[in-house]
Amino acid sequence: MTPPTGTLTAERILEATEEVLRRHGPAKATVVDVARALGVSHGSVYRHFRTKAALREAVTKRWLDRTSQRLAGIVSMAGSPEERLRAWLAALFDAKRHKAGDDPELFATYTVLTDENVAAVAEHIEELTGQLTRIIEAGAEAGTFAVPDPAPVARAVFQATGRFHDPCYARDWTSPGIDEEFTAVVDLLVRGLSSPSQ
Amino acid sequence: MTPPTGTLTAERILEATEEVLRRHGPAKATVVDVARALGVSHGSVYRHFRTKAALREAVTKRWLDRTSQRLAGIVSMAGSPEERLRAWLAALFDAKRHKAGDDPELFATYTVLTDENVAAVAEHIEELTGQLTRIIEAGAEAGTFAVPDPAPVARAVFQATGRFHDPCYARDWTSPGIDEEFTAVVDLLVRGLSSPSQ
DNA sequence: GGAATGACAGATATTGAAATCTGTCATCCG
DNA sequence: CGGATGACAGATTTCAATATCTGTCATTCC
Repeated sequence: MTPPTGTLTAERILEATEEVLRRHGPAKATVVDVARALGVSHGSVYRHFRTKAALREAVTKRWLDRTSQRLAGIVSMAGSPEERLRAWLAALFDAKRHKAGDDPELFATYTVLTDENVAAVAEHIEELTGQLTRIIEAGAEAGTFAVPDPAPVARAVFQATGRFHDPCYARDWTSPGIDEEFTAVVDLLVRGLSSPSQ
Repeated sequence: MTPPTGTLTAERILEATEEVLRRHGPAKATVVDVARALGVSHGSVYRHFRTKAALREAVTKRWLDRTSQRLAGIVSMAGSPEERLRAWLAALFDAKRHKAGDDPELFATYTVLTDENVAAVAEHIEELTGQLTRIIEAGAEAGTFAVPDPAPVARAVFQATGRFHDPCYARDWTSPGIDEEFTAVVDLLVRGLSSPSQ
């Protein structure tokens, strides 16, 4: 399928694996398929990834990192902490909603992968709450947020908005009232964060 | 198994069905099993429930209603609206956590059932957010909560606490920090609800 | 010598035939 | 006559044989 351009690298294997997962789905995507797509023997794939699980974990991490990187930009954007917080949460919701809506089959595939790789997801959540913490810290320093310890509050905000980013709610993301629900939750959280004097 | 005491009633069928589900699990619990447990032919069960799905839906509703009824008491309890709100959310979390922790297999069974009966779950959530709305209304009337329209805010509170009552998070309910997380989210929400003057 | 191969053993998935279940209904029983 | 029965057709599940896959490693190739 893909011509054997250049040497076999982890990067090329990951790309081929994504393609195989896209084509065959998570249940039928095999290491043999990946090797076939690359025009090599499956033994060669095992030189770069110790097990099939490790290969799938690497693919999962790549996929999650793409979201993290997109959101990282918002953390250091212009605007007040409240604006950035709202923008960040909206961007997270938007990213997830589009992933789920634009290609439901691929999203289902990655949902299977994330269920298999709880540790990778935990890391991803760690990264995201870290970003949130930096926004909330900025608000605390500016005095607009009355928050003594930003990290646990960031986690609370992340958890409280789970309905708008956790894949287990993906089926609700096309409901008509979902945007109003999102706004209602975010408004409530921002009010809870905000310093009374502000 | 159960002797044919009295006449065959929907109630007795539901009890037998719960027992069969408890024993065999959701995948292997059949209408024939239920009939056998009652000492009747499976045709008789179909006199009371049109389909197997209808029977399972009825069982699901009973199970969900038990939780609703337990929480209903808290709505009209003594105490300030904030106290009642906190107590209600804590009781919901506690009820779910115990259901999941005390008998994980039975909880898994009912998780399958609720996944099958999205409509029954929607009704249940409607009932629960209704209870929440009444607590928040009381707070709005008392002036402790600054909430123009309690119903959507009640839904926001319910959704924001999903991590502490939605079965899809059941695996996290035994984590060590979970109580602190619960408190952090509830504190944030209560602050968001509270009137600044209060 | 370092990377790639493919044969291999054990684990996992697929398949199709047989068994069981769901839902109906003509019949039976009190 | 109203409720219970059990035989039945079609749908679903189970089970065991068969095929495929995973992961290893001695061998090959550049």
